[in-house]
Amino acid sequence: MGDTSRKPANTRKAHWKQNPDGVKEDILRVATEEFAAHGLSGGRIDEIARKTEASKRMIYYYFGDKDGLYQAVLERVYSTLRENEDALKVGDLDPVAALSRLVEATFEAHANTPLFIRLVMIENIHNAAYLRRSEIIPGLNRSIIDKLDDVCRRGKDAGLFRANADPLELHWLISSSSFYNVSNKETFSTSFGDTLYTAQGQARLKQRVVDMILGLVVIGYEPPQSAAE
Amino acid sequence: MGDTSRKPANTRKAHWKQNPDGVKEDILRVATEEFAAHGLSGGRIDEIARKTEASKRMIYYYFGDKDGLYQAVLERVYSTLRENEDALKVGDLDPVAALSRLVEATFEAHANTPLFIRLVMIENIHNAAYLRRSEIIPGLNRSIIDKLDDVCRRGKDAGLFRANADPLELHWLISSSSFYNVSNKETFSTSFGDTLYTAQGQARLKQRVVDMILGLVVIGYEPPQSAAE
DNA sequence: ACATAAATGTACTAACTGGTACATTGTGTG
DNA sequence: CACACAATGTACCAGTTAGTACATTTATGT
Repeated sequence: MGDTSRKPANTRKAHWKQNPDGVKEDILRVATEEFAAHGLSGGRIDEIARKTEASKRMIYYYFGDKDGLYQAVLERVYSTLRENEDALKVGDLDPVAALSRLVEATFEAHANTPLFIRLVMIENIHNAAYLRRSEIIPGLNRSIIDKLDDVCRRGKDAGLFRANADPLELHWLISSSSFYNVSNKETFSTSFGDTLYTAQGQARLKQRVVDMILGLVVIGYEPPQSAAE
Repeated sequence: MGDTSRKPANTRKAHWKQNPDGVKEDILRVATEEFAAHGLSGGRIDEIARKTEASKRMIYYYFGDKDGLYQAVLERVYSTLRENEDALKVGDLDPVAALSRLVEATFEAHANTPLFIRLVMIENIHNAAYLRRSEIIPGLNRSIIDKLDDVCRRGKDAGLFRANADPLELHWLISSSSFYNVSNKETFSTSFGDTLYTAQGQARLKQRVVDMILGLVVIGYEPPQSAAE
């Protein structure tokens, strides 16, 4: 036949296999990138279709409309974030080490998933309208609070933590720096240079955030002096 | 004759006054709201024209195209933010009080300008492409760093501050919480409730951020115990 | 006053973009 | 193997939206 050798770039199969789950997953993957890059209104369905193995037709077949696709992307992102949080175990560490680890892990998790951070940014631009509409999301982020609650309890019982340490507040404080580190990287480094965004800068920032949180929570905490500075 | 009395709702004046600066300012005001609400791609030129005293024609006359308008809005926002920072004086306070004041003022300034925060969020979605392209922006945010630098110097000279306190890092740390507080309000309260976004919650958060920063910088700092908790 | 330029109004268009109608192919089931 | 239904391909459309052509009005300098 020699048919397959004609158009190496555009090898549209004359015969195709049905693969609903694969197609859905492929669409979601591409859509996540597109929406993360350009936002909801800036994201182009045609562009998603182009980058997908599937066709535009299939996007509407599985997700209804643009909003439905965005909603699915958002829910998938939050689910993934939850799974990442669940995977973290600090139960066998002493309270101070556990808290320190939680802060580091949160900072690193944010830094490692810039795409997801962008989608949360975008969702905030929409005043969390789609997140609110979601049925699977509420209570999804419970586990990180539970972990902090456990650590706080253990720390207070051991007389190591201040009595007013609050899990929810702590989560907020830890998240704020971890999130901002990714979300505002571009404007910050444009205004102030990228010294904080080199490898050393990031390591130092992470340590500062740990020091800040421990200083707030741990009674009499003394931050380790950074060597030679 | 009798022409002007026909359409009371649409009282387009048969005679108009030229007012270039007023028109420009009016367009920028409306455009700021529109882009802050819907982003660059989501913002509608027609909608801006509708809400303006001027017509769509004038938008293009003064700002060239949509990107030009957005750029002008962005630059205006950054200029305003700079002016706010410049207005803050802490030179006559002792180092600890001065730092405390700087943190509080930053936290409050962010909380009071949600529109501007949204535009910075949006600019970050665009990877600061327009901010970089701007000629008036670089070095615009210098003054807050200078203030922190001055306070750090005085604190270290007085033996009150740790030697490794760094103005740029401090600015980053203070900004992160202050910014996140506004930028992620909607998704955070959707996931975790709005206890942190009540009046008391906000007051407590602000105090926590102050405590964190002072704990990081001031040698032997002890946070004031919140009453009855 | 008058020429000239700046400022504004009105109507229009070309392209983009979300969404759909209709036809076709694969797959499981009796 | 035939039938029903799920999955996919193709072509198309209608509304939206950034941007413009052309005409008109106001201010300004001399």
